[in-house]
Amino acid sequence: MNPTICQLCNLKSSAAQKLNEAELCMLGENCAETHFQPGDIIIKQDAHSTNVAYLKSGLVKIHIEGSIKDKIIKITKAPAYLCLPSNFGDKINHFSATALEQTTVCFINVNTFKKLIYENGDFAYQIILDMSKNELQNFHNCLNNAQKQNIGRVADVILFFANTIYNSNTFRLPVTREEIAALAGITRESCSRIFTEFNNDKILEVNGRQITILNEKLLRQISEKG
Amino acid sequence: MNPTICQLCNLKSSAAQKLNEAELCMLGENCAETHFQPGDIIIKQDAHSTNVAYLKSGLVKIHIEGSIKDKIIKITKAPAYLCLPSNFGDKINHFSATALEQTTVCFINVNTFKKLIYENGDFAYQIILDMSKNELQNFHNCLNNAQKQNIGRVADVILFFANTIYNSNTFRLPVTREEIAALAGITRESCSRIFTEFNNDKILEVNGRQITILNEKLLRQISEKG
DNA sequence: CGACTGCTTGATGTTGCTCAACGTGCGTGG
DNA sequence: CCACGCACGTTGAGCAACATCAAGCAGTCG
Repeated sequence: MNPTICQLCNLKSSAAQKLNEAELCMLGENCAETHFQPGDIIIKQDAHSTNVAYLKSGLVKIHIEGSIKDKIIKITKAPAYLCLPSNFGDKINHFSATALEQTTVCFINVNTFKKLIYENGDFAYQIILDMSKNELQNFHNCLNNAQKQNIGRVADVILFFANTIYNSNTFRLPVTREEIAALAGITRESCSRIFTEFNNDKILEVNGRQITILNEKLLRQISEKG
Repeated sequence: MNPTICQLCNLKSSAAQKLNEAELCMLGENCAETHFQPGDIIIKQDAHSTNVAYLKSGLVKIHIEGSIKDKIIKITKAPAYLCLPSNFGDKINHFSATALEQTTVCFINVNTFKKLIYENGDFAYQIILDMSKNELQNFHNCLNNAQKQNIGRVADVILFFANTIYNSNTFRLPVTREEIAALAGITRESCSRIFTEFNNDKILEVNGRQITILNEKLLRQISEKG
């Protein structure tokens, strides 16, 4: 693996933008860029967490293996740090990350990362900002899920893909029904039923994984009312 | 309010322990210690978040007002920073914090806090550590709740009070059944039923709010199996 | 005493999971 | 080439878990 040239990278995180030439150089020397295909495991749950993972491009699912079924925590698109809390809160990864599309990840040595936090307050602050925003969002996700019924959760997931991932009312789902179910915290059967229901009610046009939102307003209402 | 003398404080957070004399002095000048009675609101949801709240002593519930019912996110005992992500991730508080016991809180000017992050890498790193551990724990809470049924959630709550808050198998609940229900994400009726069930099965001795765990092993099994 | 809060218990209806069956498309091996 | 297994998706029937509704009791405060 060649040393990465972080100075020339045009996909720097908001934190990395605060680094000076020398710091970027140090970052580059302790950083490895890696490419992943859909289905490839980027971070493995329960493995030792020795690197910070920065998602430079692509789409990733963060998930956790329960005793029986996988629970998908969230789907993250670039740019983003993956699972920072696992890097600092513990020495092992609490979650797995798996690529959903072709994906590029920079693995940064965790000690280098710590050093940057210690030495550059701007950098540290950006990381704190990032973690804060993330946590707030995670929280609201959790809460929403906790007090919504299935139909509202599925509506949430669809709106998430439309608004956050694809910025379009027509898109092709990058995941199976089973994964949508794991994301919404329901069974694949329930998920399937709700998709057909949305299709019948002219809220969505469903064609396998190809989705078109026909009645966004109603979908939003369903998402909000639970 | 007198200027607080942080140098002499023997309840410093792990982050504040990394500060030098001058920094502690600055902290003291921008910090106000306040006392709260049970039921008093410490942080109000949707209000402007201008201060970092450090819980110096006491017990607090962090909660969020839904459309109909309150959801309790968690119960936190001192020492801890309250809702840091709200301070940095957004300008308004996403949660409320209410005292459950007599409680002491230091309100720290958020700009002072930022300054400390910028200027003292040790401090910043401790904050990141703290936030990371918190987030991991929150996550596991959320997940557990999401895939457990009611009886497991109630078992969780009881074990939480016994192990984390009181370190004893006999204790007096600082909250109503309604609040336990809000914490477990269930109705107060279900909560009540499960308490009597535990009492009948000799798992707990329930006497109003006075709880004694009789069969911790079984309670643990119920908590784990869901 | 009446109003109120907190708690408990029973009856009833709904939601969503489980189980089961079946269709489809795809890749593999005989 | 066909047979087969396998992953994915859909649909129906039955059941268990919970929420909701309703009623009642004890303790407390004005």
